[in-house]
Amino acid sequence: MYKDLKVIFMGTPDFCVPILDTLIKECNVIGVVTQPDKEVGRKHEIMYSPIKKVALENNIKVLQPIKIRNEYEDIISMNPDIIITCAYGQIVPEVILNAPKYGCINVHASLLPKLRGGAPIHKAIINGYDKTGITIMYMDKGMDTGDMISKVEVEIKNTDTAETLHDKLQAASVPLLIDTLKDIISGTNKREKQNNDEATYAYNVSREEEHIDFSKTSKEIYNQIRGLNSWPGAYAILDDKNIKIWSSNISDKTYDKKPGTIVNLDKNGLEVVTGDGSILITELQLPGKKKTLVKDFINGSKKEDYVEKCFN
RNA sequence: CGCGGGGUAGAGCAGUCUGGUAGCUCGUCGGGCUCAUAACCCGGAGGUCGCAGGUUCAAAUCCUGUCCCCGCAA
Repeated sequence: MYKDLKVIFMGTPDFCVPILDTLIKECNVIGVVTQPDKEVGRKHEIMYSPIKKVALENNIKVLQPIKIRNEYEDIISMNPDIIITCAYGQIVPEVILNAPKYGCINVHASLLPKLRGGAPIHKAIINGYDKTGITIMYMDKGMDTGDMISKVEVEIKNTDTAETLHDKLQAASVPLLIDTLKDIISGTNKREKQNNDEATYAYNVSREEEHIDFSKTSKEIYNQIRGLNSWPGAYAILDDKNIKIWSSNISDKTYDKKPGTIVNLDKNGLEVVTGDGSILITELQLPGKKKTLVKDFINGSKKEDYVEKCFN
């Protein structure tokens, strides 16, 4: 489609793989910039980012600056027509932003100016939003603060998890980028400033944000659990053990007990008192074990080992 | 060589320390009870205990090696 268009793509995680795949098919991708290889896991194995793997499979040059702030010469000297980023993971310096003739655009997984930052998918669910989307924007020196070009809305269902929403947003990102690219090349694209007064932020999920505070409302806890599924997962502590909580349902029962208290364990779930009622945990994971549905978990557990105990 | 837990029937677990016919719950199959049932009762099938060596009269269990899964930390 745009085989003469020299594109540099900058991205890192799985989320943006379909975008890179599409760009490879439609354009002339002359280089890919991604985060440096990391030692990951218990064995300190070196892992390539998903984007690096795709680039290598397609024999595309890969650049992995440790600090792109200082290592921009190689990128500029490749003389791209446009730079497209999506979840790259570093702030791109102005000297790069000003280089390509069509500029630098970013694909961001929220309806800007809402949820600027690195974890817009998780935070959209944790915040209880009923819609989010993809915004394509010109980059500037700030974090997701540049002028907006195009948007597409995506509905968030009450049953969506970070994983299902990730997949929906991922699917929505590709056609939007194709359309937007067309407009940019023909010079017909919009350019709209963000209203900074309406901006909210979605910083990366911290360890503390993964910890469930049962004194919150059932709804808040429900959103936290599904917003952290399937990565990194919400957890609570019982008997000094971290227990990951993967799925839940809000119960309609209320109890006059301390939040965090386990009131029942049966095939319907592990019922825990919350700030305004109770919640049924339906899928959990003990340290060293695998994720287990509570309906299976009960087969190997004694009810007395859990009921009346309290998460903290 | 970062710390730790684990691999036993389709699923979730016990048994391992103190070697001696492999067990529990669920599911599944058959039968019964019932207006009916995810409930209850009776009965059955299903596992070379991750893999490979070693010790032993005898190994899920003790020893050695190896593969895989997972929690924490990075």
